Amino acid sequence: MSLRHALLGSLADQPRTGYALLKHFEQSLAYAWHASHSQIYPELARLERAGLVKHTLVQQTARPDKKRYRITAAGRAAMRSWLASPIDASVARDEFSLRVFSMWLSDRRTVRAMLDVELARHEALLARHEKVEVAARQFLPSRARGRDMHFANYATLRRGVGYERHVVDWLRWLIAELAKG
Amino acid sequence: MSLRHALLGSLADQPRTGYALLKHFEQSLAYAWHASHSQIYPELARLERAGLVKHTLVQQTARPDKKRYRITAAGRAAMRSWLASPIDASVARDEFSLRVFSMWLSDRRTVRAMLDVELARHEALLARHEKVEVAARQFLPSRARGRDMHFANYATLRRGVGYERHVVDWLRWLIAELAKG
DNA sequence: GATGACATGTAATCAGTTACATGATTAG
DNA sequence: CTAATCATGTAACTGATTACATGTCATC
Repeated sequence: MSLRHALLGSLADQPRTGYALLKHFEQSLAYAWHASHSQIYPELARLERAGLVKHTLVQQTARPDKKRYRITAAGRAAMRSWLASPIDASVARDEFSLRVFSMWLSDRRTVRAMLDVELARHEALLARHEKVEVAARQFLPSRARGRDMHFANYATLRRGVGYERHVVDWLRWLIAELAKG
Repeated sequence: MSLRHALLGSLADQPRTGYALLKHFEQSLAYAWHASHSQIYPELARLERAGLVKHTLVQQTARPDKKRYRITAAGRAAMRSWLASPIDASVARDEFSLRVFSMWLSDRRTVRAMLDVELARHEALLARHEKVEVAARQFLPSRARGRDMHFANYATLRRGVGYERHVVDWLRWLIAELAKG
């Protein structure tokens, strides 16, 4: 049920097309949730049938026509009740951790290569997230942060940066430990 | 395809029944992967058909009979080739981050309650993980860590501890920021 | 007498990925 | 001429959850 709330939340910010939502998932929302177009389009149709969003057709000449979705009052209410509902503990499902857990079954060089690739990946992510975080600070209000979308966005970003920093630290520690022999 | 490797990895340590694997997922493996019995039993049957594990029946009187699975040579080879295969970048799918991203749609008190619950949850997890980590240190070898299962287990645990520490720090920062008004 | 651990399975459903399908415009 | 962006959909399949199903023994 998270996908529908990710969509509703983005539409609460501003009306968007399915395609724009897809791009939004690749940008700001990337730290929190992922979805592909084959999930987004059918879900928007379901949300419309449930009365939580409605669309208007936007005719274009140079580009294909598009459907602009906007959230309804019922949609906003659904978001508020979701935010007030208790949240279940999440379960871990991380392939990389699983590999580290099983690394003793493989040889030194293979493990080292795997760790190096992962470290490079997370160092790159960290650098990128840090840049975006600095940029996001520009939009921060000095007060009323609880009701401000830009602050919420910034807070999610901080989580992303903190997470990548922890992963990078842990990988460096692990590589150093294994290098000891 | 990760579930099958989680099972194979656990069976590479020692032969286990489906039920013992389930318990193992709830204990040591909990930091890396989750699976329920309704996934484990059919997957073991598939692994057996693929020749990666085989089972022997263990008859019991007081308890129901059980099937003890052990990994085959082909199973060990499958693990090594999995560990050597390139790993895809993982996508984020975290309901709590999504909620924080949307928190501006809700009121102060609701958000505060959500953050407090989550902080308490992660503080408890951190405390528990830290205890397990200290206990796991006992089994650490001084050398040959790359091929040692206990070290791999310890490394996964360190990741869990580091992760919870980062989440707790971030939640405390967020609560403090929102308290500023 | 109820709950929880032991022990193993199947069926229905839901969520998510990959592939199939189409087609115009713009930039290199 | 080739790839990328814009734009929207469906179908097949895989992975995971929830519910259905059964039965003993030990402990409170």
